[in-house]
Amino acid sequence: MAVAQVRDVAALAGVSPATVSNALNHPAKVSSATLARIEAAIDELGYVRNDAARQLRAGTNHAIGMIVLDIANPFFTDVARGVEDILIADSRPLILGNSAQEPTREVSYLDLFEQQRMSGVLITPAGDVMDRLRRLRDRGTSVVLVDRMSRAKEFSSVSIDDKMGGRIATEHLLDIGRRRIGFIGGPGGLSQVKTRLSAARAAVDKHGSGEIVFVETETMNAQAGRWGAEQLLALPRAQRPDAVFAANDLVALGVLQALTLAGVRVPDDIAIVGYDDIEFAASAAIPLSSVRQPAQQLGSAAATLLLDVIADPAGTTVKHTTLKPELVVRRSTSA
Amino acid sequence: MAVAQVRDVAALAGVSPATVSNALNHPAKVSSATLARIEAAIDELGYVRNDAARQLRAGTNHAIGMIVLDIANPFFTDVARGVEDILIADSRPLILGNSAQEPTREVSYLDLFEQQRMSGVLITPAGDVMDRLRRLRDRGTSVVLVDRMSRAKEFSSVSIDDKMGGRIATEHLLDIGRRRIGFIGGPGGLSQVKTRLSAARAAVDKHGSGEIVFVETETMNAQAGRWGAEQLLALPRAQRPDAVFAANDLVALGVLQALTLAGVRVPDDIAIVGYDDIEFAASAAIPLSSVRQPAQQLGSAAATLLLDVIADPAGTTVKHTTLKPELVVRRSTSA
DNA sequence: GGCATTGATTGAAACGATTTAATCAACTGT
DNA sequence: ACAGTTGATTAAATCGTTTCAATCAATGCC
Repeated sequence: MAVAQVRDVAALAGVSPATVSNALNHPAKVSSATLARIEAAIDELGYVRNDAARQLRAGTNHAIGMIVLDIANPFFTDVARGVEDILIADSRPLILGNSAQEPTREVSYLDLFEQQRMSGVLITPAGDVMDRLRRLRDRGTSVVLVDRMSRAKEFSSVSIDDKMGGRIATEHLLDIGRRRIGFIGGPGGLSQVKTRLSAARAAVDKHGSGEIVFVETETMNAQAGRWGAEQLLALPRAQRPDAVFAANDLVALGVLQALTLAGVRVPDDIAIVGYDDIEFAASAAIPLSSVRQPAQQLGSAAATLLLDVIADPAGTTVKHTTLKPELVVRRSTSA
Repeated sequence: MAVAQVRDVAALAGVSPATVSNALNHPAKVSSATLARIEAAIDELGYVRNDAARQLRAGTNHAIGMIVLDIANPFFTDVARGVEDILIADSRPLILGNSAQEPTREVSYLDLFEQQRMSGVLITPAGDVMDRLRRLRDRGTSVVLVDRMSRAKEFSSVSIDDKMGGRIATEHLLDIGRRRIGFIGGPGGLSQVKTRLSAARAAVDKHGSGEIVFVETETMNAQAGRWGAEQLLALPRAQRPDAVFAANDLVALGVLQALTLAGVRVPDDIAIVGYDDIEFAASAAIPLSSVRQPAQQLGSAAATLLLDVIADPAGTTVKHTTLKPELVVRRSTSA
């Protein structure tokens, strides 16, 4: 006997396997005397349930899968922690996958979740996965979108108002007298990027003067930020922006590094506003102004919503929660 | 028929379920003509394997579990990325769990991995889990310790030389003329903390002058760092240290914030050296000197080692790989 | 042409739990 | 003392796949 099974526990406790199963899953159905005997037997044998067998019978995996865009970005780990807080209370394990913004990897995690018959999935999509998500839902897996609304509104979602975020960041830069604003982020297809950028353009239009220069990057980390800053510095003097709006704080920190290295004064020559307000934004060489997103709240809200959907998959109403961002002004945009 | 199964695919392709299974798992055994028919059937029905059933039959889960100390610490996400790189090449999913340094949570992830019959587990232990790990191994799950060596050397491990790290950081502080060194980190039971601290003490002893003041924290994040710094500032003037050695960079950043806020000049009044050299250390308000750890390498090495152990679980030799840290000097310890 | 060999396919038995419906024992009230 | 009820226990079917041994057809060899 390699590993103890229910049948061994049952034998030792002098009952049938069915009773052991009941003791484990519906303790109320078992008399307290046998319950005690079974528990003793479990301890003695060191029995641990085989979850594959349980799942096979149950038809669904109790765990929740989550796919984030970039595990190295503190914003997403904060979101994940918010999710964890809720799931732990429901004693559901969280399986965390990192797509790293690569559609291939994203799909391979979706494959995994599909094969595992997960009861629920939280995802911030990187590529075009709506078909896959629909299939997942048809198979009985509940889906909630995080930090992204589906155009067709077919999935419940929790997001933070990117339009407002793009607007308040841009208005702030305009307010402090900046006119040429470099927007750095990408890829351009990414919903967050698209929305923030168009909100920035709208704000400039509404203001009547000013201009957005879009520098598209492949990803959104510090390296991309450094590269983006170099593109701006390579522009002819007259076209060089006097402000940068970075699509997230990692990019903003990269921009800050590259500008400082090139001897550009921040914020005097170029002001910088980032996005997310990750913890490290405040402790940067030049503390970073940023659009604060309530990351942990986003995670908890998403997890709560997902549990609701799982509890009532047929629920006709698709819910969308939108949280509000908030501008935090620091030295990178003020003397 | 809620969801297509092998039997449906088999029926549509005009073969037996066994052949479908072979097509999926041992394509060489199946003639190319039927292989094509089966693939067509799979596509048509949108068949997705039920992994629970597969696992039940196979007896083991193909996935790898990993438990990290703190998902919010970029050091660990870097390690995780190193692990992912290797596992993806072997097309094994990575299940990432965050113990947040809480033994309760650590154990609940171990429970999960045990129930799931994982083929391998990577862990940076927070509490005393050696018994659990032994049991896991006896059940057929291979275990590799990350960033921590087991005293009894019963598990293979990959770690970074903490003794050396503690020494070079301390020697550096002594070299620049500091004598009272505050060591901030914790809990004291944590292997990394213990080793780095004792190495610091050893370095001071060897040097013949100087002193270590240990401020023990409950966790190791920026908040703990701020708290630790306040403890030091509350000391009588004469006992106040002229340097801080923080057990990791998050703590160091917290210390830096608190000191700056209190008007203490860094490095003039108090120098700071951190640990890990996370990306954000370089872009801090006062760029942080730090002991660089090759995090991604650590992860890849651990994953590679784990795959070796899985391939040959009976392998008699327990392997320990130790990587070397490296001191990176920045402004927080130099004029 | 018959026999052995190879290659492709399949029937049926696992894997280890949970669940349903049935059995059994012990009471209850009359 | 008996039918009816309650509560505890169990036998057997089931979840969906993989695997082993057996079958079958086709080929090669002397």
